[in-house]
Amino acid sequence: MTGQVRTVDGRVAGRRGQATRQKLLDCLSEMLSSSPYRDVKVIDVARKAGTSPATFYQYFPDVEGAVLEIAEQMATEGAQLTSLVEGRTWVGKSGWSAAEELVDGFLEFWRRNDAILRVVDLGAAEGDKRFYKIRMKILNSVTNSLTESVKELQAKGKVDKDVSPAAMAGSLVAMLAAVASHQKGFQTWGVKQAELKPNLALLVHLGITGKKPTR
Amino acid sequence: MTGQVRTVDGRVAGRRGQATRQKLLDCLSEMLSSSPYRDVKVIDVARKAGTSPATFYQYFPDVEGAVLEIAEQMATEGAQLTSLVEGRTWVGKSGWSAAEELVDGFLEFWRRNDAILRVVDLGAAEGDKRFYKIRMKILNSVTNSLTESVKELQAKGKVDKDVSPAAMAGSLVAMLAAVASHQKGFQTWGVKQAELKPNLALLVHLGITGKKPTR
DNA sequence: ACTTGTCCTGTCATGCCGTCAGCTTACCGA
DNA sequence: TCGGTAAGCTGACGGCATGACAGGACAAGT
Repeated sequence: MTGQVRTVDGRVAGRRGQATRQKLLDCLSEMLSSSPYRDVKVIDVARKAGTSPATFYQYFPDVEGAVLEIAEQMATEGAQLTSLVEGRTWVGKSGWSAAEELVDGFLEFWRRNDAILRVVDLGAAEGDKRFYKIRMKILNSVTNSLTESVKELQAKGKVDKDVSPAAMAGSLVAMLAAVASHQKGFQTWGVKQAELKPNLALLVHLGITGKKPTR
Repeated sequence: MTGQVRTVDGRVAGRRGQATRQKLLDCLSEMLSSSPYRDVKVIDVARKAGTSPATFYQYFPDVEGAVLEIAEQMATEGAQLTSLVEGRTWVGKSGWSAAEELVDGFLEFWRRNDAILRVVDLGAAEGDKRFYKIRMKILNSVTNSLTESVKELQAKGKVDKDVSPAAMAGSLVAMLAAVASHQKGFQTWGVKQAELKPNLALLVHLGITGKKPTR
């Protein structure tokens, strides 16, 4: 599955090469957390990694290309987000804890990867299909599971027929992603994490089941 | 209130100056819609405006500075979003139409200004206070009104006490903003606008009132 | 030691950035 | 009508990032 890592000019990267390549990715990752995306320059990344710009261009076509690489790695890890929803039941008290844990896990994942996710979000919003695909890869793992949950509840007659499972799941996931990427903003605005999370969980529960949770 | 427009080196801008300044802003705006933020160069904007880069730097410190200007203009227009919520009642059928019209107006505003809003979102997420303030200026007009609505319903005992009005309003607004900026994404994913809007309205209604709407 | 293929960097042409001095244009009062 | 003054614009320049290449350093096998 994982085709060999290749340089831009087609050579196969060996042990040493892969190491520097990874070091460049790590340094880029750090830079993205500490300075605005627009100001991240190849030369800075290279300096930070103790190498030269030419080396960078041996492994990546440009900054964007390297970012895509990081994002891809993250997306692979992010697939495990599915576990936050799959095999969960949405009735009674366990429904409430399902919502709570989904919110928790989501915010946590976003906080851990906020720098890259910011850039992915931008790329997707700008219409770049490559970024859009990655964003989907991450969100789909959760969205699809949620969609299934809604469909099941609908089948049992517990949720109105005129609810579109996909739209509902998508909206909720978009909400979680948005709130997560502006967590600091909420704090500045006077809303504490402690009151934010239950509210998100409440909204998720309301959206999926259509009913208030029993806590 | 509106202090005279000034150039970077302190001169007062006259008629002609303000015209070119505005032309530069318009061209920048266009560029933002057609190419990724990272690739927007001063020289391109200047060329498009039929002037030289030096002129650009007479009116703006850099690209970011000019973007802030555009965003500020948009934020002023955006203040009218308040009217989507203020003076609305959330009971019965009018509650449902309130939710519908809020969603409609919000998505429409976002679609009209998506290019700049993308950049503002990025800047805010990156922690830039200037962008964050602008984002707040736009969203607060809606968020504050919604917060009030929830507080009122709470006072009447129609909404649980343990709901934090600010957190709820903020989350809903964040959701609307997120969905709006990825409208195209939803379509690609197979969710149509027609089913997206009612779902968002439903979520808004559920969040504010805690109850299903009567349509 | 020699060969082979990987890995890195010095160097260079190109192009954008951001600034300045200086030229042109518009306005205004005498 | 005629300067005088401030606004408005640009050519030109040093500085830096980009991206390509050729050649040197290095490790591993023979």
